[in-house]
Amino acid sequence: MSGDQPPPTEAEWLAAYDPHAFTPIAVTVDIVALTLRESADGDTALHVLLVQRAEPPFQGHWALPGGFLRAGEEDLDTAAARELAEETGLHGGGTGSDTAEATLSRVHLEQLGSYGTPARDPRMHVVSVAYLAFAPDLPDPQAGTDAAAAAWHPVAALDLSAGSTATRDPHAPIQLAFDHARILADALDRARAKIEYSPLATAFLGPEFTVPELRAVYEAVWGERLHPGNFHRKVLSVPGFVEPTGRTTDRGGTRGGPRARRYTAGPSRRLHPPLLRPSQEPGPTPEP
Amino acid sequence: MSGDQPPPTEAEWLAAYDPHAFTPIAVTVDIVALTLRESADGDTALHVLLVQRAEPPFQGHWALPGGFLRAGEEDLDTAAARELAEETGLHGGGTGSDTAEATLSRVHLEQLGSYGTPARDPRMHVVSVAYLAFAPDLPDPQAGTDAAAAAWHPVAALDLSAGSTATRDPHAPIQLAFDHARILADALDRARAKIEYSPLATAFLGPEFTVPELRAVYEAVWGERLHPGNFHRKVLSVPGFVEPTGRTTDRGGTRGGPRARRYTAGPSRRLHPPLLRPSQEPGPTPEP
DNA sequence: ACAATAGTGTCTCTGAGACAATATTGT
DNA sequence: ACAATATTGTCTCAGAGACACTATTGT
Repeated sequence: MSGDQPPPTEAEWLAAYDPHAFTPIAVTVDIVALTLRESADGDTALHVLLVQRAEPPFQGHWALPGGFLRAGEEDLDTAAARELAEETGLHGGGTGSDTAEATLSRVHLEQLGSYGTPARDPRMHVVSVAYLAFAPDLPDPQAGTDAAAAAWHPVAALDLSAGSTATRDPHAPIQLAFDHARILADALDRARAKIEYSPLATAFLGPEFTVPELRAVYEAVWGERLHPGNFHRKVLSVPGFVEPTGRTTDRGGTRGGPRARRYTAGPSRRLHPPLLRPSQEPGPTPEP
Repeated sequence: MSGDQPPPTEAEWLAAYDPHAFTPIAVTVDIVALTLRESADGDTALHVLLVQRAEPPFQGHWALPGGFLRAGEEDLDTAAARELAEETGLHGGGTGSDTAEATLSRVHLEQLGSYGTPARDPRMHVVSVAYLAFAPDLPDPQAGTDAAAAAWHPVAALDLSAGSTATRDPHAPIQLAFDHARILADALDRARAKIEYSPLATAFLGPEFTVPELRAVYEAVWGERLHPGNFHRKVLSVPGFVEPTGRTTDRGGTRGGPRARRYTAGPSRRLHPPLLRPSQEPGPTPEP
């Protein structure tokens, strides 16, 4: 009745019953798929799956894999899993390699957030729902029909400054399309925080792994060296994080050392206590 | 070229250039606005802002406030702030009461997640981007043109079971529309975790508050009694969490006690160390 | 006077981190 | 033989929680 607010709200609701009448918005799903691979310098480094755009806008630029949500057909999670399977060439319910299926089923996939600035795509208003994936070392992807190429890129070689002209690293010249640098930066923040309180670091590894391999995951994601002894004891002290298999590796490390015990991921979905990263500066404002 | 994947991906991209050609998807923004209010039994309890639907589907049911994203005009964050201002009657840039403006500017608003199951709205495929708001005690809202009523509801009086037939509390008969029970449950999880590591519990209070008031926020959100002495010392030990004003309350508590010191929110955006809630069961799987 | 509450002090226990030590393996 | 690494042990310190205590205020 006596509303002091403008009436267009009612018109909008009416428009919902004639879906073609209003200005359309597209919904896409983009994937930030992270994995650990051998980098050029020999170290294992964090890599992200990218596709090279074959058409404008941003033709030739690298972008996050993704695609349109199929209207009326699929859930957001389903669309994300489908896109990831298509881009990695690992079809979850397909024929052929059991290895690919088993590997894909071990991939962790979770929603990251949505991005809907009107100008983020010059063609139309596109709302993108971003997903974050933790994957074990997968084979090189094959480019789809809409991409000129698809490959794993070390995240250290990408420019994440995303408009903030401050930190422009000359050694990270690769500019991502759209606002994907921002999305990737958010994904890395989430990943770094997630492995503190969840056992998802094991999603980067195979079904069986050693404590030193798990430590390499944390070191790659956090970008810091961890104390081997303390890390080892801490991981084993968290109930349900890892479970011993009784087996060991076939041989020691490439540079010597005893064989390491092999573990599998435990049933816990939450680490108590958590594995906090060292770089959490305590005092941000020390008075002079 | 030699792609072994089906070509519909290309067709989808072509469709993007003719936006009206494909099956449309609507994008809405829904708000989970939480605040602390005096409950019926006298205790302060967590409340959520709900609107009663005036039209089908779910006519007469209570639902989260929200509305359509204005295509080509606004960002997701902007749309969320607009919806919140409309539903609470607090217009950020309007004329009149400075109090309403100042209060609304103190509201914390963050993206919660997106929900896009095709069948969640019977009219069409709707992707909803949910937002979480922490608000100080606001006046009762006024119903918009599309709602029969708008009010703050104690979350304890709502049915959050959302299909999982397990915990159906007979004293919580209010059923929310659509999948809003699920969204609210996710929002509560987020809120409970968020105040552990961020100073956002202060967003539920006015610009000046006491430590016991802050403790009441934590007790209401977590649903647990906290030790007054330990809580007090812990809050003051976190650098940048609260800052003393030198002032105290005008009088003691309603049932006696000395006057409490007043504080303002400090500059820290992250609590080091965090205020962990007590109910974190360590061993979920004790073997028999 | 009495009860309730704000704020502080003290003690204990757990866990993180620095450091050391030992055993095992590749080169 | 030597270096590198896996794993365990020891010590110290910070922080959480239980408990006790004092001071201040409303009824």
